[in-house]
Amino acid sequence: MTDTIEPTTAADGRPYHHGDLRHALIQAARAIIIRDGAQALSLRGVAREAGVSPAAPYHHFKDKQELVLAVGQLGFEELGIVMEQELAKCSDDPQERLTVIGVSYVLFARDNPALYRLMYDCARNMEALPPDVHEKDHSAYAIVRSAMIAAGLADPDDPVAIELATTAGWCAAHGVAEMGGFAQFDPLKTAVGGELNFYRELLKRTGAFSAR
Amino acid sequence: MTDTIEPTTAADGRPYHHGDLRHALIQAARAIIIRDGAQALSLRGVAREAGVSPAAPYHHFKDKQELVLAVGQLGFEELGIVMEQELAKCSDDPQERLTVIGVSYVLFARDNPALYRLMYDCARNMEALPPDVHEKDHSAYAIVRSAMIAAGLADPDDPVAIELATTAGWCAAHGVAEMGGFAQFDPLKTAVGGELNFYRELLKRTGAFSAR
DNA sequence: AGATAATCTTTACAGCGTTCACATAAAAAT
DNA sequence: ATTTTTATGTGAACGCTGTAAAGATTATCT
Repeated sequence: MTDTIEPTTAADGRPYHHGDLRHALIQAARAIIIRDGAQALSLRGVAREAGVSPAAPYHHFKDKQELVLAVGQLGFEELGIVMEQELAKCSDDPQERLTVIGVSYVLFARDNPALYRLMYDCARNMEALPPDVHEKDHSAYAIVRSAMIAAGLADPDDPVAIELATTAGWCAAHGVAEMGGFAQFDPLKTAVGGELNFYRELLKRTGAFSAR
Repeated sequence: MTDTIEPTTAADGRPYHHGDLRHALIQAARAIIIRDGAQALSLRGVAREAGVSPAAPYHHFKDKQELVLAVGQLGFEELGIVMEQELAKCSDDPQERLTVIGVSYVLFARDNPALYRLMYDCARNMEALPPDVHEKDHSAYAIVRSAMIAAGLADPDDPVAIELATTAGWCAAHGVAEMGGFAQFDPLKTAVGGELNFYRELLKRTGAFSAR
């Protein structure tokens, strides 16, 4: 009567081995961070949400920090995907494409503030830039860089200038992304005709995203 | 022989009442944050460093969060002081004064990364802008604003434009301040001739600090 | 089939934030 | 000056956390 169809079930119906616990833990952690903030994240809570004992995660991550790092890396991949999606819907005008990138970046941070904050914490002190500067060509960083070149903001033959322009743009977007969400700016947002206008205006003035 | 001159000493020589525990706790917390990072901050540790029982801080702060907030506010005051000091050593050229502000800001963040990060966390979700936008005229925000006006980056008669320019500059500086310290940029730093040049270049390209 | 490795559980420990009851000292009131 | 009130400290306790160690269970390899 109480039999279940699952493979090699225990008394309570759950198999002894989870199957893909590593992935489940990352997803659970991501959900908790987005729902309750990074400060509310506990390894035990993640294990609980995944229906597993408190010590189980240690077979997949050596640390709480290592789990957090995995969530952060996932976030950067998501960011890259979102950017590419928005670029696909966009015209071919290089300047407009740059703007779309900046706005996508800022909106991603606005929609997932805790996750974005955590992503930044992961990026800090990593060997490679988020996710990594030199290898993946569809990484968020690579997207920004090629858009910079396309818009004529950096000489394609000057590697240093390219990196500098890309970094400047990224820094500007980061600043707007993190601070733009502050409640203190609410009056200013309405004064300039809405949140989106506010972000566009900041990105424009923060000139790293437009030709001089 | 073992007598001490302190008022109403206990057996161990320390008076029962600390005298200015609130201040001592803030300083101890600040020291721990700067030395070991914000993640290493524990209320018990702060109490220990102040030579007081674990429950004592609760007579001065309702929360660990409230102590952290006090440290953050102190940080903003320090930042404002540093800016004014640097401005005092600077010429009267409005553009140069703006640059000095930006560089001071970024260097402050570079020298106190954990504290700066914590300051940002405090600024988020506060009613007033850090430390507060409208009242203190020697606040860091007010300094940036008046420098913006002086440099002709905002029409003095257009309040919205003023706030927009100030906010854009602040966002740009924030981005450079937080990301500029990343180890990933080390090769780029040397490529442009040193850290300071790197920051100056980023702030310049991030046009919020220079006339268009 | 048997051995080995991977995965999960149980148990345990020290440290954390916080609360409560109580001790002490300072300030205010009588 | 004594009493009362208030401010500020201590101590013990609770449930939570991250993490480690040892044992149970299942998958994989030979």
